[in-house]
Order: sequence, then structure tokens, then C-alpha cells
Amino acid sequence: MPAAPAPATSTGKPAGRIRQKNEKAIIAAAEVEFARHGYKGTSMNSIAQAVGLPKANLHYYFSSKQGLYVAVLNNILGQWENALDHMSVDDDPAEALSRYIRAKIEFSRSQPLASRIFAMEVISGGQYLSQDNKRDWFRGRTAVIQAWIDAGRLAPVDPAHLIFTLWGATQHYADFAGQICQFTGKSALKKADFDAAATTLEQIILAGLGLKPPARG
Amino acid sequence: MPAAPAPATSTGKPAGRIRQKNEKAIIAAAEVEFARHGYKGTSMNSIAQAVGLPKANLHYYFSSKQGLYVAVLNNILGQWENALDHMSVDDDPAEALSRYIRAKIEFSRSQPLASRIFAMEVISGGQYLSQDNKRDWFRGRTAVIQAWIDAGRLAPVDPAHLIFTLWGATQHYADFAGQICQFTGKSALKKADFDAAATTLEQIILAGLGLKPPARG
DNA sequence: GTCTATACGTTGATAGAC
DNA sequence: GTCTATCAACGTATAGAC
Repeated sequence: MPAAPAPATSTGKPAGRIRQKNEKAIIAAAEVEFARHGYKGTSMNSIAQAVGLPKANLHYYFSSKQGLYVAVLNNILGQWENALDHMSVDDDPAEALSRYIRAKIEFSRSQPLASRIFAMEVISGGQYLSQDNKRDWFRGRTAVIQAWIDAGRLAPVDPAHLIFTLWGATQHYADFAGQICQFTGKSALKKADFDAAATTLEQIILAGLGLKPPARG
Repeated sequence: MPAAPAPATSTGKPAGRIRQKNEKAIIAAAEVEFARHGYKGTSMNSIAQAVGLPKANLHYYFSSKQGLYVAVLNNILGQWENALDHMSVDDDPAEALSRYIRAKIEFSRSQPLASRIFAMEVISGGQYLSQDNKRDWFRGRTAVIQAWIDAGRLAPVDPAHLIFTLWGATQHYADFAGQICQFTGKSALKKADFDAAATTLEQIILAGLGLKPPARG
């Protein structure tokens, strides 16, 4: 009886210990470089130097620069799905929206590189993002909000634009952190700054939708 | 008595009719290319082809690729200052904020390329943006909002984060237009979509700040 | 699996005739 | 002012010894 096949990696090749470790290290280094210089602006050479390997090794683990970039993008999307989006019709609107805002701001704080790569990719046309079932996912979100409105639990607003408002406002703290620092004179945004952002945004959005803020522990 | 010197151009050279016309055409073509492919991803060759000139001519009018890029950025910033930011303490808060939201959304609609170039530049570190007196400008904006709050004309929120919320939410409709289209299944955002966005955002923000929407003609 | 050397294309920029 | 021809540098990717 043959052994079960090893789990496939992003390159489709079987995953030994060494391969797994090196792929992870390369993706991590690539994420930093892509976030700072964009896809075109990043060279395989700079990634190789950052991870401490000859650049030929990168081509051994990832067939091409584009393949490595797509692996980085998929890695980001995986983190996204784990961290967000657990709103359901049965939830209390105020509490669910508050949780969403805080989770998204926390993501901007803890994973700013991921947010920036994703932003640049979308701005550049998103040709490397698989669109899969994104539309269904979006329809599900708007349906939840619309159900709240229909039940009189939320002021009547356009659900799609509410989502885009939340998205844009929270994403801003990752993508434009540099500009925010310049404007406010800070050298870097700290946890307290993100907490203040979440609190202000929660305050405005909830009041704007006719909701009272949930009790918090 | 000597004639008045010709107005200086972005290259610092005197401006003849031909030069003025060609520089304008080159900047316009460069804006399209930079918005789609980023700074590094854009080649002088592609800009030259788009504007219908040999690429050597681009180097005749702009000393370098970087010089052309900075000229494009400055051109964008000029448009920005003309279109926005006329809030004053004497204004009615609801009306001033409503005007700001609609002007910013309208800018996302009419000048999406400018918004995208600016966004990518900020995400990439903003090394080509002169920071000038940006901090003073920002302090002025927050001061106006704080004055409204102190006078009891606005719910007490953090002025800085209110500005960032407005910024992020409105900018989103330019930078992430592609993603919005994918999610909503539209092929392109039309004026009605931007109007709906502005209306929803105005509704949420004003209610969120304890304001009633101003009468509109 | 690892690494050196190298092939080959593209890029930004310039020289110099017109 | 305009344009063709060209250069040097850097990019991705691969060949092949270890």
C-alpha cells in the first residue's frame, strides 16, 4: 500500500521539510519587498539578498517571479479569510459591526504589508487575483445588512456603499500610514493610535446607522 | 526695457508654444501609463508610443524618467488644491461636510488616474512627494472641526480620525473601482453610482455626528 | 538541494545627423 | 526641435558543476 501523498505546496511539488521552510522564508521576504516597491519595482535579486539565498534558489522553489508573486498574494488572501467576515443575520447589528470594524483595523495594524500589496494589486488592475466566488461572498454580506434593515434593526442605507465605506476607512490606516504619520507628526502609528481610530470610526458609523454602541469588556 | 521672462515650466526652461503643448501631451500620456503600471512598471518607451513621439523627445523635454514622474505628481497636486478644502469655522458644519464629501467623491469620479497614482506613491513611501507645509494644512483642518465641537455644533469625535475616515472612504471609490465593479458585477462605475456613494456616505457621517442633512437644490 | 557563471532581453539615457 | 542608432546597466531565467 503506497504512502499518502505529501501535501501539495504553492508550486505543486511535494513538500519536504527543507522545501517547506525555504518557501516560507522566501514568501516572507518577498512580501516585504513587494510591499515596499511593488511588483515591477522588486527584483528577484533583492528578495534573494533579503532571504540570504542565491537568486537561482528562488527559481528552484518558484518557477518564475510571477509565480512567487501569486504565491504571496494567495498567502495574503488566506490570512484575510481567517481573520474577518463572520457577520450573520442572527447577530446583533451593533455588536457585529463593532467587531468587524475592530477586526479590520487590527488587521491594518498587524498586517500592513499584506494590505499594501493587495491595494497596489487592485489599483493596478488585479490581473493576478483570482476572482473565484467573490461576487457570491459580497452578495452574502449585503444580504445580511439588508435583512437587518428590513427587520427595522438598522437605518435604511445602501448596504453595498456601507461596506465600501467600512472597507475604505479601515484599509486607509494600512495603506496610507506613511501619510498619516507625516500629517500628525508621528514617527510611527502605535497600538493606541489604531485603537483611537477604531473607537472614532465605531462611534461615527454606529450613530450614523441609528445604533447604540454595545457594552464592551 | 527687457521683456518679461517667459513663465517657467516644470523643467525650468522657458516655455515656447511648442514646448508647452508637447509637455502637456507628454504629461497626460504619462499619467495614464503611471496610473496603470506604477512608476517602475512604466517605460519611457510606452509613454512615447502613447503620445506618438520618439522616446528621445521625452528626454528632450524632461531630463529623466524621474523628472517626468515628479512633473506628473505636481500636476496632480495642483488639481487637488483647486478642487477641495474650503472648510472654515464660520461655515455650517453639516453643509461644509456635505460639500466636502461630494467634492471628494466627484474627484474620485472625474480624476481616478490622479487618485491612483497618488495612492501608489504614498503606499510606496511617498519619496517623490514634497512634504512642504502639509502638516500645517492638516492642523488647520482639525482646528476647524475642533472649533465646531467646542461650540457644541458637532458631536465630540477625534477630528483627525474623522478626516481620515472621510478620506479613506472617498478615495476608495477611485483606487478600488476595479474591485467594486467585480463585486457588484458592473462593467464600470457610472455617475449614478458615485452619486449613490456620496448620498450614503453623507447620510452615515452626518447622522453619526449628530447633524441633520442640509437642504439641497 | 545548492550555487557560480552566463545567456538574453529590456530599460533609461545619450550621441549626433538632420 | 526632431529623430535614428547605439550604449551600458540591470532584469529574469537557465545551464551545469558540485
